[in-house]
Amino acid sequence: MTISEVSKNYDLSPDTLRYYERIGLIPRVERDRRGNRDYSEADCNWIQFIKCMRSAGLPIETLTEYVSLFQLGDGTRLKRKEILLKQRERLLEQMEVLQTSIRILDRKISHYDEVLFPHEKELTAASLKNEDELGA
Amino acid sequence: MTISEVSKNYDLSPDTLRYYERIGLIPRVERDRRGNRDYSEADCNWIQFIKCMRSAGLPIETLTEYVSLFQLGDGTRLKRKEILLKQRERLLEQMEVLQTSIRILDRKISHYDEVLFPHEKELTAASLKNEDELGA
DNA sequence: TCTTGACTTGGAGTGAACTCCAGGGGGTAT
DNA sequence: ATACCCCCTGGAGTTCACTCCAAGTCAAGA
Repeated sequence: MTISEVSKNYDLSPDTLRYYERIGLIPRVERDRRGNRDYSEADCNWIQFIKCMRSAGLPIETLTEYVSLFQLGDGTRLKRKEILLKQRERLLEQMEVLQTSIRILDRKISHYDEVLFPHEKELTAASLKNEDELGA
Repeated sequence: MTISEVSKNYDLSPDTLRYYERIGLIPRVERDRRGNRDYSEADCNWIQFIKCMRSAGLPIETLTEYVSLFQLGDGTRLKRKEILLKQRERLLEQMEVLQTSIRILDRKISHYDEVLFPHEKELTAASLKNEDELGA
């Protein structure tokens, strides 16, 4: 697979793919006789994994550490597992952050809805004032 | 409330608080006779809201737009509501991204667990090879 | 043969979001 | 009066994660 094919398949620019390889975020990709990258299925699986983890917000530094441990072999299994467990924890925390934010947005949005019923305005004016002008 | 009190209460550095005000991410804070910031309760509510939204990943640009619309008054209510609805959508999408990533991490982690039972190693060697060396 | 187009490398540039710093002021403690 | 601390402003510096670019190689098509 050429770099442009991989680029299309995974929606990552060739520049980003080269960058990821350069910094060790994915293992080194083999070159053909001309010196062009020839991505294997294993390379693609790495790309998919890394893309997914990046979109969830895992830092590049953590992922490069994981990749280099992987390349050091079985002796690093425990360390690698610990990294994954820690990041899993972080994602769970981030899920809660998102849930909180969504709840707050819902509360604010429903306030904006209330103004669609002008006859109710008087009733809610006080709470609106609080909600709105205090930026709550 | 002084800037150092607010800084402690909301775990944002004074530099960050000044920066947020400078770029309009929070409305301008009043100064006392000496020229020092004196945060009102309304200011604190804005800070709390902005901090929450930033931690969920809303871009600063979007939030400054929201804040300036707010300062323009009631005529911008619809626009503001649309911004919040759009961001709510984005957060729901991000929740799904996180869920997917967590599922993938769980799968990988359970593979690392299997190696804790050496007598099972032979049985799972082939699938481990797949899971592991292909970076899946 | 000449051009075209996809690829290579190493390095510089960009945008977002802080973070730090120099230079200065004002109020309190010794 | 001097030292200390917290605050101010404007502007420069940093980090992260790309993104772009110059200069060059190589193979296929007109």
